[in-house]
Amino acid sequence: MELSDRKKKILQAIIDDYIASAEPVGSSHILKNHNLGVSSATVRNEMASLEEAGYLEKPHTSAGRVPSYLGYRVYVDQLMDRYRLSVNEINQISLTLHKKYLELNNAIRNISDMISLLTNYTALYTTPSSDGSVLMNVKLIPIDDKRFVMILVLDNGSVKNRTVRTSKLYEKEVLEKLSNYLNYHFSGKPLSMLNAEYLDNQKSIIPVESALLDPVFDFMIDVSGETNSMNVDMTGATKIFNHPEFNDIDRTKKFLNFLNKDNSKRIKELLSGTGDSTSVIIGDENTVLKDKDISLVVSNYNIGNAKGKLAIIGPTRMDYSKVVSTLDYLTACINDVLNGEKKT
Amino acid sequence: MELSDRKKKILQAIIDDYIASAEPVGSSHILKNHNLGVSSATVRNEMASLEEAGYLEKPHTSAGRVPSYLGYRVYVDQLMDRYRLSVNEINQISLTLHKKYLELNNAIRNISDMISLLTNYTALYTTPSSDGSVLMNVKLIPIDDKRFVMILVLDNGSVKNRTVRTSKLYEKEVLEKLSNYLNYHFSGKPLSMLNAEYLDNQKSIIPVESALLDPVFDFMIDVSGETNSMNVDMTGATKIFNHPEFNDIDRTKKFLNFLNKDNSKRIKELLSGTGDSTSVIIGDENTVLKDKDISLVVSNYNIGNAKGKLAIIGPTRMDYSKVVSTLDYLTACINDVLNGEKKT
DNA sequence: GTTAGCACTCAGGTACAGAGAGTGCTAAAA
DNA sequence: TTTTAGCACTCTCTGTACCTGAGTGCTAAC
Repeated sequence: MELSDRKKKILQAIIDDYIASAEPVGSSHILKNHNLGVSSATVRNEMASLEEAGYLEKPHTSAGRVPSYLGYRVYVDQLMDRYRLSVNEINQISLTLHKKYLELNNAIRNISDMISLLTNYTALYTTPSSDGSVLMNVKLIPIDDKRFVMILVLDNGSVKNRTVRTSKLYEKEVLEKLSNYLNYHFSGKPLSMLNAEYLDNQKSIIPVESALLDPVFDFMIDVSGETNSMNVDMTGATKIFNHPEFNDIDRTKKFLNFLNKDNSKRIKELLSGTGDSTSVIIGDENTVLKDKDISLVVSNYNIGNAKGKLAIIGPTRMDYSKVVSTLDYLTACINDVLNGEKKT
Repeated sequence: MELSDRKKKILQAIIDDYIASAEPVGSSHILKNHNLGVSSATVRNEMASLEEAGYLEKPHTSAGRVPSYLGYRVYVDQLMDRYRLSVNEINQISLTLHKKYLELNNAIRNISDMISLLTNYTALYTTPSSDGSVLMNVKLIPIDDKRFVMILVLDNGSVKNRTVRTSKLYEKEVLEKLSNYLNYHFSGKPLSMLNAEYLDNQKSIIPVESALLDPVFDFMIDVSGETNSMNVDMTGATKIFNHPEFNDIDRTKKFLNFLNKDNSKRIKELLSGTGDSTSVIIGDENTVLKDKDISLVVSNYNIGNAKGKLAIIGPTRMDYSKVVSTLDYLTACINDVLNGEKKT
């Protein structure tokens, strides 16, 4: 069914009002807030027709209308006005992006924090995946007679470390020699290459006893695996309390349990299932959570060759206009600003 | 008022039952679950007397009794039986503590996770403070022509790093020379010494231009400050949903907001205000949160010379017996096992 | 095609009665 | 003197009935 202009206008008005008020919207309400030039009876007729076509729903006979999934879909795809960020908001984004000395993971966390603050929803992000990242440097640093620290530096600036406890003492010189071997053979190599199979074959060419070499290789294998599978984290989980539909304890429980650490695998799955442009996942479209009351807006960021997802999760009655605009603006800036600093 | 043996027995019975059921406890209920050898009327008389003395409260006339703050205090200090950990629980603790290659902060997080799982409450912990920790090693590792990574290794095995973007290119040799200077002058020094004032005075003795030296010193100052003020984090925040008193959305909101990141300063304050032995903070005793429905059990852990707090936060109707026993057992093990590995 | 008017529907609030759990008191028993 | 049986009393909780207000859908007139 192709919607007439008036129907579109009314649908948009209803969804706008509902997003703002969280209350079912009645015909007379619309007349008050929007200039439609018709009577409430006409609006009622149009609403009935929109309901029949599947864009609206009635919680019960004598309530107003509420957008259905289809209504939100049309709203997001065609109807909603683009929110224009205020000067204040733009400044805040710029401020966060221009912070100096950012450690890569911290940068994303800060950005996520800021966006959660700006939008008043919970922000999700994946840590920058370094699919193509390259091992720059290996250091082995003794701490005392039974411990040393292994450090891997990657070309995107991230640093991985692990402390190893060994059952016997290793001379500083032995560790240094091993570092040199490792750097000689492996620095400059892409991490993805340093998997268990490859390293197993390399054992023979490094003349160091396996009690020392094994934990080092184990670490490299773990890091290699871990960078392929990015992590997911969130900020502003308790923002959900600001939205009236989550005055319901069960709904809140479901939401917060979904965001739980134990669940990160499913969240990663969900986020990585989205395409390259900003996408809106409305209610049940989320095949992982399957909750018609919860929606997500997922966007992509790039910093150099590191990529990740940055998303907002909140009630289906979300201010999509603001959220999409904010995410779009932000992700457009990220690469420019964070790499711009590097290049100028 | 000195409590008679029978009063103690009855008080303990009431609190035990209340902790188990979350329902006000009536006189006949006690008779069913405990072998007191008296009638319900006698129990009622004793209950009235315990109420008068301030150990019990009545939600309303026709409800059973509920422990008052004073009741819990006496219970925790004198009455409660010591919970004996099951073989299963002891195994689980042992398993977590014996994991190899633990990075210090990860170790504590894992332990916190495990204890939250065992007790079914939210666990809080402070990261190991390294008050007396000593700088072992400084590395500066170039990444590309405009970025390098600074790495500080501390004697407790923790590694701090930050990526610096510089406005011009530095030769690898310049960075190496600076590393050498830094190690020569500062490694072996306690971190607490490397504050802004001290480092300011050292600038003149290091013949490196300040555009390069400044970010390095800034980083050292930050790390020095940060290790003095330990961080706080938590695991199992959503465990709160398992307890019926938190079916109330407002209470849950208050609880989760209290645990919010923004609030970590106040939580640190609260935790560090406790003494060296395991202590129980019941309801309003918590001067930071001031909520009669929320209690904490705070214990201390040591790993080598690094110390921290490990705590459980939950409803005032908490299974203190189990929580205190579990924390006590765990913290007694931590140092032995984690350092034992190092020494054997 | 639009609108005024009106009957109809339903959620939510208030009022009230009855059931159930538990208490406190009294008088008798131990 | 302490304990206990018995009973009246209190208060919450649940269910039912009723009322109100918001909003709809339909009809007939514009």
